[in-house]
Amino acid sequence: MANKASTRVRLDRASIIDAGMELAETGVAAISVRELGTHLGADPTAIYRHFASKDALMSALLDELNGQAAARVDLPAEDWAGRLRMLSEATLASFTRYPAIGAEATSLTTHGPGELAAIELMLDAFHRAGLRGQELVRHYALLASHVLAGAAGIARARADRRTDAEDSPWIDSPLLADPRQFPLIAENSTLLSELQDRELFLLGVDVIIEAARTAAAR
Amino acid sequence: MANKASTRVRLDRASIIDAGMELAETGVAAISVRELGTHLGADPTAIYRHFASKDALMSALLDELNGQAAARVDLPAEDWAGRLRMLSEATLASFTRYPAIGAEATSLTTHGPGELAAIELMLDAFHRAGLRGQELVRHYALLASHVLAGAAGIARARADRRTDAEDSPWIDSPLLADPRQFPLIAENSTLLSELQDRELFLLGVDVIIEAARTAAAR
DNA sequence: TCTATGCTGTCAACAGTGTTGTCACAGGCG
DNA sequence: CGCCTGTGACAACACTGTTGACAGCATAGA
Repeated sequence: MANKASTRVRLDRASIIDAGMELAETGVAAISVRELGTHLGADPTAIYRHFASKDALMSALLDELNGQAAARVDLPAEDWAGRLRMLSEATLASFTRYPAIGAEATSLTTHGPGELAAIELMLDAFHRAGLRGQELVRHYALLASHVLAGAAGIARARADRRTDAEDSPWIDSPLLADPRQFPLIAENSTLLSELQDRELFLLGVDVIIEAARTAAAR
Repeated sequence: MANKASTRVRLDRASIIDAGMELAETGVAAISVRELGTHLGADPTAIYRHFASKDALMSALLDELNGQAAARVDLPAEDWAGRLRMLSEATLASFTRYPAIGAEATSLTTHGPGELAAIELMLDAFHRAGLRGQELVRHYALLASHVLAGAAGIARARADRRTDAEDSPWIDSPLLADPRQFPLIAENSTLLSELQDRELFLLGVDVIIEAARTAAAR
């Protein structure tokens, strides 16, 4: 992959993050320190000279994703709803492109510049919608948690289901239920198995945007 | 805890699940097969005689939680919104009471009777709200994913933050941002750090219920 | 009642994970 | 030129889920 044993490779935070992104783009289910080390052509434990723990590294990678997603939003500031939708879709795209990062991202708060950019973008959008104070931060938090948790869940499904399909079912296997005990499940069984990941994710985004609109109208 | 070394303990699915619940109620961050084995007073690997994998065991435990939550809903069927709120709160309560189960629950679909009961309850509620067909299953799925992902996230935070507090902050540490680059973050910094886990979770539930109401009115 | 067979607990071990301490080398500074 | 800090290499630790071989128990059949 990189240098042979002869010379010692020189690492730094940026190159480690780059390697992590490359490795995640491969589609592996999870990033391990050892795998990342060999991918870098260096000893795995050398990574700990630049990151305090694997959690810290994963946070940095997740922040990178957040930053990429925020940077991809190019709609005019006036179209606040469009910007929110675009940010959400971009986040989902980043998470599914680098599933190992999105899947292992449990903390959902990175304290990095990428996250700050995404937060400011969302706050600005809801501010333009007319929200202020508690209403503002609450609707931001609602959208943020929905987007991060939703995208992480979809990434996790993609990670171990090993598929690059644009759309995948929300429930993996059809749920069989006794029509006498669970009539509505049985009745809507086919509709339920036709539900798609992404469609549901976007519906959630729209619902939150609509809630913000009516909250602002009051 | 149980028998001393002399006699072999007899295991079955029910007793293993019970032990898992007890162990999770302790507040441990995660359940390990070895720990669960010693808690049962048996060899850890004996568990594999009754569950194909740890994932299968965790699924069974999660299904138990779902069932408990669904069983705690006792409002009349007409009050569909109240029932949905109650189910959501009960799920959150179960997840935070057994954090190790809620935290390690990534798949969010257990295929067990507990899950089926919860699904039927939600479908029935949205049906009574007047939703049918695609609108019905979509709003169900929206609420289900929000409740499960949200409760899992809160449980995860509780698990490694080691606190039993009723309410905990949504973001653990205040986010410091340059007011020139991120004016809205800086301006709303205190409001952001005052956001609470549970409050946000319930707001999300209400937003989805409201969306269902307006969808049904059309 | 006695035997045979399959279920199930025990043990050792494997492959993998994150992480730490020790050592040695490289490069920049005085 | 020499020191000293930073950083990579190596070995090892503690932990994870999981499997295969073995042995004993309990039950079904004669």
